[in-house]
Amino acid sequence: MNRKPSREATSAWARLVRVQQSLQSAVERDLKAAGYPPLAWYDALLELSRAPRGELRPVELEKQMLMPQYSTSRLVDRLVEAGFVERKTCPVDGRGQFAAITPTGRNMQKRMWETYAAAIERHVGSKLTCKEAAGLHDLLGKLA
Amino acid sequence: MNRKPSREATSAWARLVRVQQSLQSAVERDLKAAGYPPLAWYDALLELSRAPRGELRPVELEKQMLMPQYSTSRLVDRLVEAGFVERKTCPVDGRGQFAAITPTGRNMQKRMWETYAAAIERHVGSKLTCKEAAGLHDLLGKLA
DNA sequence: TGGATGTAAATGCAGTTGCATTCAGATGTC
DNA sequence: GACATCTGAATGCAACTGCATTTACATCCA
Repeated sequence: MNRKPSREATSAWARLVRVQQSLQSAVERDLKAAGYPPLAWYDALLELSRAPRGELRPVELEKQMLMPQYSTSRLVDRLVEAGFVERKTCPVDGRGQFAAITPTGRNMQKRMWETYAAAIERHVGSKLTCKEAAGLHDLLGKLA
Repeated sequence: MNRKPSREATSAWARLVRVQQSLQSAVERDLKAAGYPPLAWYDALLELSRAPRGELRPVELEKQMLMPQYSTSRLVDRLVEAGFVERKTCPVDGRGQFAAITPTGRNMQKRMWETYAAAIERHVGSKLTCKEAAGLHDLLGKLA
């Protein structure tokens, strides 16, 4: 097992970190500027909106989003507080529950997508050809 | 100005976010497991160690690291507290200061590199050929 | 059945971040 | 020189995160 990365790998990594960081904060800035909640809320709402009946066990959500358990728990808290999600008890497992997206939540997800899509286009789409974007997608896929 | 990203751009973006997130947390985990401080400390120590006389104005550091001002200020606090950095007054500007890396700090940076390099190799290098890594670097460069 | 072990979710606490403001010193203008 | 404006850095406060633990229920197995 080799312990030293090639120069190429190192600079790809360094750039990956910087670029992702600055793109992510640019996108967050765009969302906030449009008066919307953070990206993580969007991701959660999107997952829920795609799930059957618009609901997921927190434990599923946490796998989808690659978040720690407590983090999901608190994100759901905030979404509930904002009226975008409701907690429902789980009939088949007394420990569990469901987080279900509300109509308001679906609406927010759709509205956020307008802004989010524009941000992706501005910060990513406009800088790559389709071929390049596909190539990037592939290369990143090898890292997953 | 187009407002809708292509499918390719959108999936490249989605993957960029997820992959970077999971790689970054894997690398952080490796550092922590080896008993080292977080990546941000390494980055700061590296910048300082490369600077002339091992010192930078916080305002420079902040530009290098793409961090908000207060964040740099507090990072320097912690590095000072840990003995890796010293604050020095700036002779030419009474408002300013220098953050200067100490010998202990240089030593920590070098030792962290062992672990960090291994992590990069494990999570990135071993998954890409040199050509692929170079290609990734290039594509990311277009996004910068 | 009942005790050990496992899993879903919440939470107390300490540490960290983001935001807005403050403070001190520089610079520009009249 | 005096005042307004700008810039570098720190900080109070509220929100957020990570970690470890707790609570509640499930499951396993003798």
